[in-house]
Amino acid sequence: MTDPFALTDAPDDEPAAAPPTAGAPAPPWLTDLNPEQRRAVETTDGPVLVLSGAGTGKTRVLTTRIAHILEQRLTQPWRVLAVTFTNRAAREMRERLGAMIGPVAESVWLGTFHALSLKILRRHADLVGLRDGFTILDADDQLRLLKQLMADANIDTKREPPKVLMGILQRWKDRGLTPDRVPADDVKTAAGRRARDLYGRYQARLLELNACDFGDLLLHTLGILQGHPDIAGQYQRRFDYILVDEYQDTNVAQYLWLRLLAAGHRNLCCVGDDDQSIYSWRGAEVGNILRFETDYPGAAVIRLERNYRSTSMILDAASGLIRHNSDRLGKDLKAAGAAAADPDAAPVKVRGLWDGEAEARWVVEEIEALGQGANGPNGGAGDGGAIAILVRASFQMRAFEERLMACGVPYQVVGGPRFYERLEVRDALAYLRLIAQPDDDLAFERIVNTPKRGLGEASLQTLQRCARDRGVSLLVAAADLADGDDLKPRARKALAGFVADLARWRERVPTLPPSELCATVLEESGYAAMWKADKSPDAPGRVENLEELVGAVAEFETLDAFLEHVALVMENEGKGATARVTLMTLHAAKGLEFDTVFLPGWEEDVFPHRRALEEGGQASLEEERRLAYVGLTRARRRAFISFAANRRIFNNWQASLPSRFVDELPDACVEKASDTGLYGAVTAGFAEEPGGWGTRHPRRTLTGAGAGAGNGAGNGSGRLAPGTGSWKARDRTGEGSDLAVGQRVFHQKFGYGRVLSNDGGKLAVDFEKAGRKTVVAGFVEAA
DNA sequence: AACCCTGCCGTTTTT
DNA sequence: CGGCAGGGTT
Repeated sequence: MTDPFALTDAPDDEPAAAPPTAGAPAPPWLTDLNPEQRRAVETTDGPVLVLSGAGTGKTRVLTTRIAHILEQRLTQPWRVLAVTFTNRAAREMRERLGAMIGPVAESVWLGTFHALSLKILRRHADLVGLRDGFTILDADDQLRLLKQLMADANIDTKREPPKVLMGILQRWKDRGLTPDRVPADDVKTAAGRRARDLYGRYQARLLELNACDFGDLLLHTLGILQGHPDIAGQYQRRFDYILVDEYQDTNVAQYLWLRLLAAGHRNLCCVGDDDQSIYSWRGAEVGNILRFETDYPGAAVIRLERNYRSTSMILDAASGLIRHNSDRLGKDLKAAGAAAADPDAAPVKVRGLWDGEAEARWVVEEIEALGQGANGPNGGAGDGGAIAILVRASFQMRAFEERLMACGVPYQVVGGPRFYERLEVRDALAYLRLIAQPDDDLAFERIVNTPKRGLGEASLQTLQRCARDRGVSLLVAAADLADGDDLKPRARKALAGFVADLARWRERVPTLPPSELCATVLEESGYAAMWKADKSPDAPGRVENLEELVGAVAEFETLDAFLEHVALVMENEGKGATARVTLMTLHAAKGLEFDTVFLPGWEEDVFPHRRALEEGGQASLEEERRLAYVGLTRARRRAFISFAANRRIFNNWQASLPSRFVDELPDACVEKASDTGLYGAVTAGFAEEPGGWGTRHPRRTLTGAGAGAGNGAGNGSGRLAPGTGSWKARDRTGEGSDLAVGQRVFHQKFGYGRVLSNDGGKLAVDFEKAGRKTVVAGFVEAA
């Protein structure tokens, strides 16, 4: 499938098939549901709120509900609208629906808010001042555009950082506010008015560029629906049933969008969990789900509380924790799955450790201990024996990465810089964008002098002045200037070459497959050559990424289809190899599950994060607690929580206290232990540790004797030696173990270095940038 | 046009 | 401490 988000249309007037004969046996998908799930599926008329706790089968309910609606012949597939937040969720739902009802699943309008909005917006672009083929800017373009406008308006970027302003603009968009509707409350200050004015100019400039940003996909669509009742009516009549996933994450714009589309029949089914609302900082309104019954009087509210994922130990711990929140609709998860029956369900292990490094050592030791038996029947299908380390903030990842690497445990980091956000990929994309959309000035600026063509600041200024005076795009202005004599001969020649190149490439769009075009452009522009000639350690990786990009383009039939895909799906599919250990943030873990989950860093100021508390007070504390809840409920069988008494932050040591969340866990389902010597009682285990606790931080002790942690009779405090792991990076054996001392090697993270010693696959390497490290041979390659 | 240096800041992030 | 952005220098 070239475009997973293509939403096939079918004629509206196709006659509905006859309803199923009465008395036919209910299909298996229905009888396999529990009573609440079944009610959620069968309550097809009117508004329905499904409060779906973690692991209670919400995706199943959504997909089955669609299947049921179609099987009952209540409507046609293309008259069902199902909305998700992420492409991943959309993909999963589409797949599962397909498994139930077959290829007809393809005609359901199923996608993210943004993808569906785009589909609608493309049809009515002229109504908001956009022309055909408008482009979608990503975060980087948005910021560059805003900076330009700020420079024009003489706004000091020191006092008002562009990122902060961009945030303000986005929050307005999240609330469905166009510049003329920004409420008076928000522009009471001079800074507020400046932001509002800038917002107006930003939107105007986007139209000139024939572009919109992500927020606009929703905002424009909303504007069309609000401003054109005839069109709104058309869509209201078109969609007979609307379903929404993760409703607790909707922002105001999305709320209004849904309300408008559902206004006619009110067949709106929202699925969500207020206890998993963790995105308020990017505009999500928990209020939307809390208010649902008021917004839709007579709504059926169905609670799914049977959890099929975790052991009762884990669920009790999670429930005990989340009970400390006040604004809740209230749910109590009960263990109902195979895990519930497990007689030796382990309590949640809570462990206090000396510092961040000890914590990483402990986690990896536990992982290695699990590794002995994890190949058994534990995991079953899917993520068999999967392990996750879930951190609050990405700076916590480093310690774990180092430890995992040193012990040779294969792992995977989720998140981080994404493929389409890498500099070289974005440059390459700018070429393609400019070919597809000549008005894309941001793309033009990005690459006009990349690789270097001798077109510097001065030439660009001339170009911009010309374009502005004549009201044309930079590329059009460039074509003219290349003929005239406003520029120095040197620059003129370079510019003429650039313009000619683009024209030539554009001519080939209709005939050349997009991947070949992409390869041609990278070759002929000299862009690929630029990186091949580059000597920096990350240059080879960049060349590889460019090659990967060409491969990614090959999945698409047209250049436009590819560019649209990139704009909406900023993720790198393709890579399927999943290590057993996954390292990611708690936010990234939402919606996933693992056999074993490690939750490190449960310390005050880290989790709950200090900044969250400073900015948002009680509301933010509750959101942090929900984050903890999300983390715990990812675990199927085992959960480990840890905190460190000392942490190095910005290179100075700080004493830290266990998170209040540790204390909030019910005693009955946790097993607490801490290393000897923490919090006052300095005993043998740590007496000779350099920079011992007692000497360096004499005054800080755990609040309230015994609160949470220190039952000083810790176990295994002295196990500082690295475990002899049973997982010697089997993934990549072969290469590496024969690396000779003195061999130059390349490592993904540390760059280039020279092998100092090779102890049966454990290498000591002196890296040029990162210094001396011990790494497993599988992680390096000869350079 | 390339390079260096200084100063700041240091949660979470999808589309 | 370290990464990066922006500004200033060569």
